[in-house]
Amino acid sequence: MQGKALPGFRDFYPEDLSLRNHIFATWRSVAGRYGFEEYDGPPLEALDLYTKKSGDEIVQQLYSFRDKGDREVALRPEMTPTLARMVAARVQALRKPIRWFSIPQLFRYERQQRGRLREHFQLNMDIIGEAGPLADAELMAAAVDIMRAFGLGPGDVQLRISDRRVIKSLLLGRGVTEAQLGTAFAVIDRSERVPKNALEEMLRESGVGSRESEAVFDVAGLRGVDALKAAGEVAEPLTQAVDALKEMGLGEFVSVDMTIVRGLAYYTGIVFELFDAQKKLRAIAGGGRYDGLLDQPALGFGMGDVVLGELLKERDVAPKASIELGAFLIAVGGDDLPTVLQLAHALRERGIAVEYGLRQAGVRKQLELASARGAARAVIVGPEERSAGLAVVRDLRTSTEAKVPLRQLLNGYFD
RNA sequence: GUGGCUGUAGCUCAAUUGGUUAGAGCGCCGGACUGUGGCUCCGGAGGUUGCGGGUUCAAUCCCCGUCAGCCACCCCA
Repeated sequence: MQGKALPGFRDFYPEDLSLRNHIFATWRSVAGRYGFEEYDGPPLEALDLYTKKSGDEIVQQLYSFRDKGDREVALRPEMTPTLARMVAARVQALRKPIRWFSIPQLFRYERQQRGRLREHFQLNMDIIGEAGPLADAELMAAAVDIMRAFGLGPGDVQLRISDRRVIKSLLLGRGVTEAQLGTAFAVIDRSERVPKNALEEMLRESGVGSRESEAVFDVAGLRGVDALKAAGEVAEPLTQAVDALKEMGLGEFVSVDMTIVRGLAYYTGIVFELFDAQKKLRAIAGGGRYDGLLDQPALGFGMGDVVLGELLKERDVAPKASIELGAFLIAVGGDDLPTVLQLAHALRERGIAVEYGLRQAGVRKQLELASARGAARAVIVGPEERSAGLAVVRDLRTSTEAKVPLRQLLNGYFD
């Protein structure tokens, strides 16, 4: 063992990078379909960009240090502060609503676990400058369509939606005070993972009475649009967003679920998370509306490559081969090599992926190699056919072969 | 950062109560196979048993430390 990557950091072998590229390509494709433009910023930022704009939770896990110019810097843990700066600098010139996406590599200094490393790539999609619920629906539809583009259906992933305004209103209506809201949200967030008695203890310590405590659990248990009737008007945006998703034909993916509140403090409205339907993995994506962060109404979500990659492998929808060879050329003897080299280059000039054996070997050996490399066909150049201006084209999948004029092969035609 | 579990070949795993030279399958390389792949058979390479220390005549096995991975907490980009 000659050492390995730092804990929480990854080496991407060809098969790993092939998956990553597939993920990125799918992200870009769907984002493009929704009219989002790609942007990027620096991976290293001034430390205070985060200490000022991010919550405590993020700041504690910053990958930060002092650089050689004696500046306090940090590897970016999230994209939103960078986005905020970029938008703010040109806010007057940019036509609203802004639809932007980015695929930054993000960092955090924290002990790693499955699905959670010190570094990951995360698709960020944001809409800035639109307060209406159709913007929320648009963003959630994009997240769902990304799943569909990967070949996943409603049996594989579910989008769970909630609205902080609704939860807040319901809690206040049942006697929870403003001051107790923070604890109540934290309890709701954990209601599926932490035993109830521990949560009751948390509430008691914050001075929440037993009747109000019951209310917290009642709210956390609310499911479906009908369950929101009690909230009245505040539930209107959430209802509209869900209706819009249904009209797009994505209703099967969507469930209203009041346990979704999101950890970060800056969310102000509709929030959502994308889960694998079996709930074996961590959340695939999460986001929501954060109207208070910029001077503009804004919303966005993040989707990391780690959990998503695990899910794709688990559901067997990850791509297999990273290269697709059009042909593998075989020189039967040393005298055939010049023709093979000529042919290889001519085919490559025409954009066809071509390989040939880099050292002399028997035809059997070379065919094995061709097969192992995943070539669609082998072109066998031997003295007999060559003297007649021909070569053997062998289809490696059907094991059929035919003699084809070299002149034709040089022009890129295999039959 | 806290606690628990686990570290043997590239991968998945063996190795008697502590006992000789740490094995197997898959993968990799070569051969059977000198102009026709996937199969089969044969051979080969590959290990400081994560690392360091301790106990012992003897440690993959027991003890301590450390590092790494997994799980839970914290938190959830």
